[in-house]
Amino acid sequence: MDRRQRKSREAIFNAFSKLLAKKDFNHITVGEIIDLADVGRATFYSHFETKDFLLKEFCEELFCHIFDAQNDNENGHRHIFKCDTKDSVFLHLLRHLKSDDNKILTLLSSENNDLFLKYFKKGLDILVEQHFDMFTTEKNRTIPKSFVINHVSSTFTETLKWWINHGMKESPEIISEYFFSVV
Amino acid sequence: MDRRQRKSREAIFNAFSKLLAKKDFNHITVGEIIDLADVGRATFYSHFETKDFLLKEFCEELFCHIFDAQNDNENGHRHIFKCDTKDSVFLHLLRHLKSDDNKILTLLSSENNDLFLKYFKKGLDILVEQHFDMFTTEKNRTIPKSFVINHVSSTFTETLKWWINHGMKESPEIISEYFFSVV
DNA sequence: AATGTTACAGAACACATTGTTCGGTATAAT
DNA sequence: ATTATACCGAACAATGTGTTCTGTAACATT
Repeated sequence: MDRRQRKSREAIFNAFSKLLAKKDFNHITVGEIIDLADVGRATFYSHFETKDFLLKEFCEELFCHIFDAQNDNENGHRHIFKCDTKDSVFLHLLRHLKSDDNKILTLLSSENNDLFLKYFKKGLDILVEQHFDMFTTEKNRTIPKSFVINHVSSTFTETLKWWINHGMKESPEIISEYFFSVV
Repeated sequence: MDRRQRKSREAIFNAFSKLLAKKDFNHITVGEIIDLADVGRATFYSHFETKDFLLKEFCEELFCHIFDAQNDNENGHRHIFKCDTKDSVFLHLLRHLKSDDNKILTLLSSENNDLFLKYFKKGLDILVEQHFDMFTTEKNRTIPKSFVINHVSSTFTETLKWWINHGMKESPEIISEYFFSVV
């Protein structure tokens, strides 16, 4: 990709991210974005068909990046999930979130958290499916698999939401305990 | 309240409801609403400050109406929760939803379901708190009460969402079983 | 270094949507 | 019968959207 293209795209994403942390998505205008990103109006529309597409691509890039297990081993700490400590993938995730490596926490805490929690949960579904054995008990053998997966990942998402809404006073370890107690 | 006011308000709510079943909230215009409701532009704005306030009042009226236990005994089936069969408040709720008494299911199934599930859950929180004993076990005594309440009501909400997304093939009884198995 | 290609800024544009204002009319309350 | 008020319809400014244009600078290719 052309360097100029990358720069513009990056600038738009950054501006968008900053605005999302402060304002409701519906009340953010293209004018605000291009002002903050310092790009021309035509440039914006040559990159993104509409504001909705910008959101879509923004989320995809952000979450695919995080939930993608490919870029492990090499980079220092790009990965989140594929850690060796088998027993605490979720705890590990909580620790990463608390340090807000990827600015995700900021977005999950913002007015627009619903928007991002939806994407977050989508990635989580896959993770839970990979660790499905962890959550199979005698009780839920008769329950559809998709139901259980959905339940686990949504419980984690709600746990996270609760944590955030209560000021994140608890340690990741405690939250992890809560999560495993109810799930 | 003036009869004319009631009629206009009603007409706007009806039109809004129909549009919500078909379109994304953000893409619904005031023009569409007043056309369908057949009221003047000025009338709309004399009732609702903005489209966002319309949504707010619409939801409040809808859900308060449903979760409100006051108007029981008298009316045929206005109530949902305060039934005598103590053991199956949730099952009862599922049955009511399946018959779509209050057009809520239509909205919960629409593109805008996120919007309404949020309000739905808010009402549910209160209900769960009332039946809190039902969900206290040895396990979760050390867990904050608000966490447990949130977990139960969000699990129910997610159960409902799963049910809807999978075509509602299962009976309310089965879904109720699923719910109580995991919670 | 000269070439053609492509992304860019900046401005202008038509268009849709928002929210307000106004005079005249019908409906409601007294 | 009278007052009050909710209404319509139309016009309105203000804002936001998405497109189109011209000239310029950065890029890729040779």
